[in-house]
Amino acid sequence: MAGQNASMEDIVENDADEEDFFFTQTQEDGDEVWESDLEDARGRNTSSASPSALGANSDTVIERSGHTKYCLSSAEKKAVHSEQNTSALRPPDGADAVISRTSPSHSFPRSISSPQKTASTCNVAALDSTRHRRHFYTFLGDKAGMDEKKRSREEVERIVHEASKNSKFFLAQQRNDLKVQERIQVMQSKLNMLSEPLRRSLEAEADRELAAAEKAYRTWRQVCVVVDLDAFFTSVEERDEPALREVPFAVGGGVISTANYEARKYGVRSAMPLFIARKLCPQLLVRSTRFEAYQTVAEQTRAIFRDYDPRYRAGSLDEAYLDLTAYVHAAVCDQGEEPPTPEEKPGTPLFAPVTALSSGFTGVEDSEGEGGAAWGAMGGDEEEEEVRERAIQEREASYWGVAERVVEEIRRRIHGVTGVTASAGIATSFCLAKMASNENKPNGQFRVGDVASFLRDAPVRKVSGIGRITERCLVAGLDVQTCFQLWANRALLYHVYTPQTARWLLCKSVGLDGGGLVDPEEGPGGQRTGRKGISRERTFAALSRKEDLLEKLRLICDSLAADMAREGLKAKNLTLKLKSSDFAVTTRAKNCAFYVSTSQELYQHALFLLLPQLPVTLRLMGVRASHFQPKPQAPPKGQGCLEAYVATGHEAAMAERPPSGSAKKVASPSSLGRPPRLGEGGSFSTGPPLIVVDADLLSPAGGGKEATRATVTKQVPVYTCPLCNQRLSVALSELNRHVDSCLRESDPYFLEKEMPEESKKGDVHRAGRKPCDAEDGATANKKSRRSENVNCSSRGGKKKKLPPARPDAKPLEHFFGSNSRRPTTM
DNA sequence: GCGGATCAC
DNA sequence: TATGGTGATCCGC
Ligand SMILES: Nc1ccn([C@H]2C[C@H](O)[C@@H](COP(=O)(O)OP(=O)(O)OP(=O)(O)O)O2)c(=O)n1
Ligand SMILES: [Mg+2]
Repeated sequence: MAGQNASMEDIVENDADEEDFFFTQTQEDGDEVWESDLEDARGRNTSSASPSALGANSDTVIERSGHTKYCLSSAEKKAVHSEQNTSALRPPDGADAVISRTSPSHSFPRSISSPQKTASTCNVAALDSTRHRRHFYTFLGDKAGMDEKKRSREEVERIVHEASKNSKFFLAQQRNDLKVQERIQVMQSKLNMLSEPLRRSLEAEADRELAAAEKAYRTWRQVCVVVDLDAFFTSVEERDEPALREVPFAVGGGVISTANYEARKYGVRSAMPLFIARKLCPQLLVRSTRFEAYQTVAEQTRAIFRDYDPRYRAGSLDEAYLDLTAYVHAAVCDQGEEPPTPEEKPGTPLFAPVTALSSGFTGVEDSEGEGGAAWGAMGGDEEEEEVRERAIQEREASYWGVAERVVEEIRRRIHGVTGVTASAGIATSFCLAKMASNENKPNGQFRVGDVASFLRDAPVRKVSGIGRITERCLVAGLDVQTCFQLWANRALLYHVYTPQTARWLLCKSVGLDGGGLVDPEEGPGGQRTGRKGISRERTFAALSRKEDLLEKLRLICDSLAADMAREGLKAKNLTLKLKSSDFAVTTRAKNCAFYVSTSQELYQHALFLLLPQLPVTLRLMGVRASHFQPKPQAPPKGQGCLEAYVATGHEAAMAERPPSGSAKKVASPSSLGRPPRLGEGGSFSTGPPLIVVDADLLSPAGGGKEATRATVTKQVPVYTCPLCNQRLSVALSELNRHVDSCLRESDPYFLEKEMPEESKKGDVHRAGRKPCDAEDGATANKKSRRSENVNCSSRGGKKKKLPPARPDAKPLEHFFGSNSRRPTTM
């Protein structure tokens, strides 16, 4: 391995020499973005934490070794802060900018200590510069390549910014942005302290992992295909109303779900609020969503996919992952030819060693269009060999030719049946296919032949899973913009990200994923729901009044319960989501002692979560249910008895709530083997008192934001009634009574047990006590997370599991769509 | 396990 | 005037 490393470094060095090879590539459209971003990052920052670094490494001076003295541990954050304070502002470094212009795509990896940039300062003023805006708004991202624009990028940015800048939404975004910048600074600090020896060792680790991944996942014959319908919602509408085709048109409500390509010329995008879209394009026609129609189309396409790969996976309504390997092999054989076999591919160990890819990256001998041609360095000699090789190449070409034709056929059929056009990507891995599917959109397809050249200049943002934030971290923190750079800086990845994330990023950088469409999603009749949670959330005009909020909550629970019933789901865990009028989001979760499913149950628990937060003004509430009761598998039918639970201690058998009448007060889970921690009685540190019947419904003062932890430790149980906010220092039983009365006043449904029909509002007496536990007050007494935890790792929805045979699991189809589901506003 | 964040669509 | 909804995963506590 060591040897290999060495050779790789050589290669890398070479690469540096051949800069032009990489950088002379004509940059299309998006590239200006990159370039200016880079300048951006550098110019703006100006302040390099470490004084040294800047100009130095930007050019010839490698200057890695040098500094790197301290090694911050978890005190990193502090370090960052102090740096910030001391070297807050510094003049831009012109030289750096110059360099970046010359070689936009990378300042070489060795510049470990390189891009000393601080994250861009994000204040409104800064955003007045178009460059700063660009990566701020989600929908300003580069989208489908539309050549003809009716509005320039700058124009769009200006208009969007104008419309946004004084909104609460905008402020919220800025707040979040600041946190991201902090993260970036932490990254940079860590980078500054990376010693060369460590760097080498990390790189070796990266290479080891990459080699393993190559071995496990790299294939050169697998035909991975991603099919994605074009401008899906609008395409369906246009099919039914052809006149819409000619004009800028979008589907959505308050927010655009999607826009047709005509509208996109004006800058209209998914997730853009309608009022802004109209500013961009006053003629814009808008229709609301018709999910049933989209669903129908989706089903039609799936019927087609099944013909080619019965195990295809639906990524969403309009997107599917297919493995056509078997189909293509068969087709090749049918036409009397022989499909290529892995073994005969010269120099392409089905599992290419790391060096192979890097050689591809260095461009040492890429070219050769087809497949793994870049790998063929081997020193063959005989003409015989050459003949043989040629034959193989022909078969190779034929094979992929068939694949392309099959995909064309699929797209043709889709269009024929649904009237909607589709685009597709073909490659030897799904992540590559996914990237490729956008390449020739709309109504086009693209096959990734030479992986290395495809990835070399591909912006990291094109990788599915690298979103706006991660991209920013990579660009601003590591000066990484392309997949190649991602690979080249693999050592840094392992330094600033968790091993998981680093591995994931590294794999993506070379186009690796788990390959096979495992997961027998649609396999046998096995109706696997696979879902892990179900939720409902609603946005509404800001509300403060308790009754109003409770009513919304009630409606949300009704709706969610209905869906849960439809799918026969019962959940043990509930999460309440709140978005305040200033767009700050918080969630609160709890475990229920028993599986819940009815609206009343959901509401009761959600209320428990909401009340402690109460004095708030909200614009959204949501409830999510998870930890479902396992479906009664095949054999054992009468599951779900408490006995079983106790016996196995496994939640699988967790009972539904015991027959209503019986479960009186005494809901302590001690019966489940937990020692009643009575001693602490009302101790705050343990959450709500467990013995109290309504423990669930109370929130100890101090659990909340107020009351400092310090005061907590003392007994003197002082509670604040969540309803009237009255502070009470009384016996629990009395408190209980008090809260009950408050509840009765504020919400007639609250104690209601039976009668799903809510018609009756009259007096409600507490029939069946809610047997819901209060489990371990764990949820209630979460520490007041001093959340400013700046983690520099890229969090977020990626699958970073490498070893696990199946990196990229797409959620089985799901619905989305704001404006779709229920036209009725709650 | 919770809460915050990120991502995709 | 005005910025969606669903589901999943990851990370640091
Ligand atoms: N933020 C988003 C993104 C997408 N969608 C919906 C509308 C889209 O039509 C559909 C498919 O998403 P795509 O990302 O595939 O976008 P389109 O199909 O609309 O356009 P493209 O041609 O780029 O695929 O999902 C949505 O409601 N909200
Ligand atoms: Mg699409």
